[in-house]
Amino acid sequence: MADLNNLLTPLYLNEKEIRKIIELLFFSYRDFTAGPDKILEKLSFGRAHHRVIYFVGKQKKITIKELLTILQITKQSLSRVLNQLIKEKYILVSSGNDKRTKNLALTKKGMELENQLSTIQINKIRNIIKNFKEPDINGFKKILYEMIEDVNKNKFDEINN
Amino acid sequence: MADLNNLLTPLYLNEKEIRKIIELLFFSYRDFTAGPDKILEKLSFGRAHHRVIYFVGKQKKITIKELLTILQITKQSLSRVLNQLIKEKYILVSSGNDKRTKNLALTKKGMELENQLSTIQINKIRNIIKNFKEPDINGFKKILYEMIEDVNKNKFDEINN
DNA sequence: TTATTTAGGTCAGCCATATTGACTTAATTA
DNA sequence: TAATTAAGTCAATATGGCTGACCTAAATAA
Repeated sequence: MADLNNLLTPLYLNEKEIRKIIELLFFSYRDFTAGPDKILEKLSFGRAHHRVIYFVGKQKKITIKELLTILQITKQSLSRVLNQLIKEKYILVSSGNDKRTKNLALTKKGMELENQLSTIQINKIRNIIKNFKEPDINGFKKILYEMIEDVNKNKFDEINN
Repeated sequence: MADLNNLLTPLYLNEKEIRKIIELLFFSYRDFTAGPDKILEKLSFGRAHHRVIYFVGKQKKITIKELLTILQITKQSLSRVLNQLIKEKYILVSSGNDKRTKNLALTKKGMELENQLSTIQINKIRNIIKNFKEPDINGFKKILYEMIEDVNKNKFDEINN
């Protein structure tokens, strides 16, 4: 049976090969987030601030609730980070049409920081994938997409309609 | 000049497309680590314990120093996590030939937990990539590899020689 | 052989990010 | 009018990092 499997199963489905992928994910993700972390540190911010700035910057306006469903953290967790960003004028809050909701948007200061942080990561990826051909890049994107849980695929699709 | 760029630059190097990759990385990595987290929680362990168990399990034996260079955390940080795993008999410590060093290895209990945790992630990846063809998978791996900083590429190569 | 470096450990304090639970207010909707 | 929803807040707790200071024992270099 083991021999049969060896004949029928492609090499890349071997446990050893898949463990390599696990490690690739670990190392690559860690190095990917390391760049912005240095800038954030100078401002006494952390990765959580980056995520908030990123997703607030992505839409013209976003409510607290929408932000929470993207980030999947509790509102108590978001609260601390978000209030710091509001107090230091990176994010502007205004009331929505539904008076219960609030709309968040980046200020000019916020956009500048967002740009500074994202540029690092965008350049990093651009410099890598420019050396690859489209099939490789498509494989990369498609497999990453499939690694997302179905519920969250919807969220990804929504914000990238 | 902008028009010229549009003619010469492939679509996948557009900022918008690269931002999608940033988000794919965020969502996929988060969902990828979510599985083991649930099991770890029952044991009052966290992701840090998982990483230690994973990399101790990978080699027949590993020293503290080697583990530290892989994980890139301080020895104070490692200490707490590692001592819990030793105390609860997931990891066994013995003295190396160089009497200053210590060799870490998984116990049977440790191997069982390692297997339980890794199986979740291995199956997840296997179920995804079995639906892809080799060029896609190669693109995925190659790009992930290039996202690792050069110093750490060496580490990845070493542990996968 | 003495001096230096290396591997490992420890104590103390601090910070960031997350959690749960309980409770409140104001606005919208059934 | 009652129920639900969006947002906020207080308090306690856990995890996973960090810095700095300091120690021991063993190996290696001068």
